[in-house]
Amino acid sequence: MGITERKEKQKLEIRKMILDASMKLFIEEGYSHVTIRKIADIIEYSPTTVYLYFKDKDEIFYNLHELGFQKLLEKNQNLEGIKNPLMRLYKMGENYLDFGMENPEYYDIMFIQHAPMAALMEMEDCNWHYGDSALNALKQTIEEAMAQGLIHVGNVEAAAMGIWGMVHGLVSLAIRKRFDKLIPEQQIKGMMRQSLNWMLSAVDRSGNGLGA
Amino acid sequence: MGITERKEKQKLEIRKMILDASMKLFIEEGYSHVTIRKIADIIEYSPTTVYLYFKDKDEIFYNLHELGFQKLLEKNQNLEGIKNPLMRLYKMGENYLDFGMENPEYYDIMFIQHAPMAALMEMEDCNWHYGDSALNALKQTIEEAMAQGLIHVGNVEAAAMGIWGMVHGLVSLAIRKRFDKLIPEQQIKGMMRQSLNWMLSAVDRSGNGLGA
DNA sequence: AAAATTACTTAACACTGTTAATTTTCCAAA
DNA sequence: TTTGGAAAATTAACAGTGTTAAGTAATTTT
Repeated sequence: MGITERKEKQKLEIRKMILDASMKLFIEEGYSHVTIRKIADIIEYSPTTVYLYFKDKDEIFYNLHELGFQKLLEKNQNLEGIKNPLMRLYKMGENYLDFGMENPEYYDIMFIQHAPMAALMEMEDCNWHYGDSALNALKQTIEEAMAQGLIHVGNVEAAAMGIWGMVHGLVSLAIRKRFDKLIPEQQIKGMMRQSLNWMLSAVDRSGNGLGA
Repeated sequence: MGITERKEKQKLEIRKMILDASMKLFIEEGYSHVTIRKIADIIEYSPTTVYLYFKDKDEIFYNLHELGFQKLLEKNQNLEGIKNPLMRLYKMGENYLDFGMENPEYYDIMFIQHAPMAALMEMEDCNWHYGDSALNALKQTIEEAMAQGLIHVGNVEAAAMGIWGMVHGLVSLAIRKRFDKLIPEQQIKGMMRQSLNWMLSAVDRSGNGLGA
């Protein structure tokens, strides 16, 4: 059936138009300026048409949040060649901080806003695949580092959550302006990196200061 | 002038009524359900009257966020008697995690929402007093611990930001539902505490496992 | 060509924060 | 005690929000 196939394709095209428009608004004007009516304006359909392709606004943000994870994965490709798990851990942390500070809007939907998670809960296969695989990558690195005696040992899951928590904490405090009144603006990024370095060097049991 | 005095008092009373109503809505229905019209309903004035006592909604949230800090300060009174800075650090961390998980709405305006910081920027004396003194308390504890050789040494400011970042990261990931699909719900709080313990025991240089 | 299905739009609902213009209330001086 | 003016509060409106029910237009199937 060539016709239904073409129709399906067209449906996907409009879906993509909606996501592209959302993305454009999202990047250029920020989370709160992505409105159904503005999306409709851009794709030149009526606002209600958007609802024929997405259940609600949250579902649109769920899709944008996935694109954010793809961007993060791209950034993490520079980890591929790093064999030493401790060095990889440092680099992962730096990548994470950089990603968050360079893409605060993406970071917001990936790790702060309720919307994408609310959409996820409504889905039939409601696993958070991207979050899961990102955390697994971290866990694996920590597991290797512990096995090789390169870092303070302990529960891998707890350690992973702790390190994730720390970099997430730094980024989210920064982008939600909680450092602005506490330290000079130009120092924030540098201080965040120092925090990461202090933490990881405290965890370091390799005895040869890989953090340098 | 007894009359102008009474008038001033009345003005403060209505201000308090607005804050009380906001607080009630905030605690019972959450951040997003605090609306000017609902506040007006409760205090039995018209919506526009609210604007005679507060510049905008952000200013109301700034005041609520201060009350949150007072609540946190209360919780931290159990630190007073703890002389050992490392032990105090553990307890501070636990308090912070508990506070966040027990008062997610308060935590939200204190450390996640933009509103209170936006209001702060508009003020003449725009220092974040509560945030500043909370961070100072942490810095002082860390300084003591470093001076006594109880923890891994380094830049005090960076270490403080790192530890704050880590506990904030854990709480904010939890209340924004980023752990829900990654680990079983009943394990979240326990795992957060384990993360804190792993991190602090890695930082620990006292040699006698105070974390137990 | 008629019927049925799909795609899309119009109009509306029930909200939101906020402002300008207007009315009511209150207190002090004539 | 009446009058004038300031202060306090209100009404009405603006410009937006997400979302839905009902109706129209286009397309495919019978």
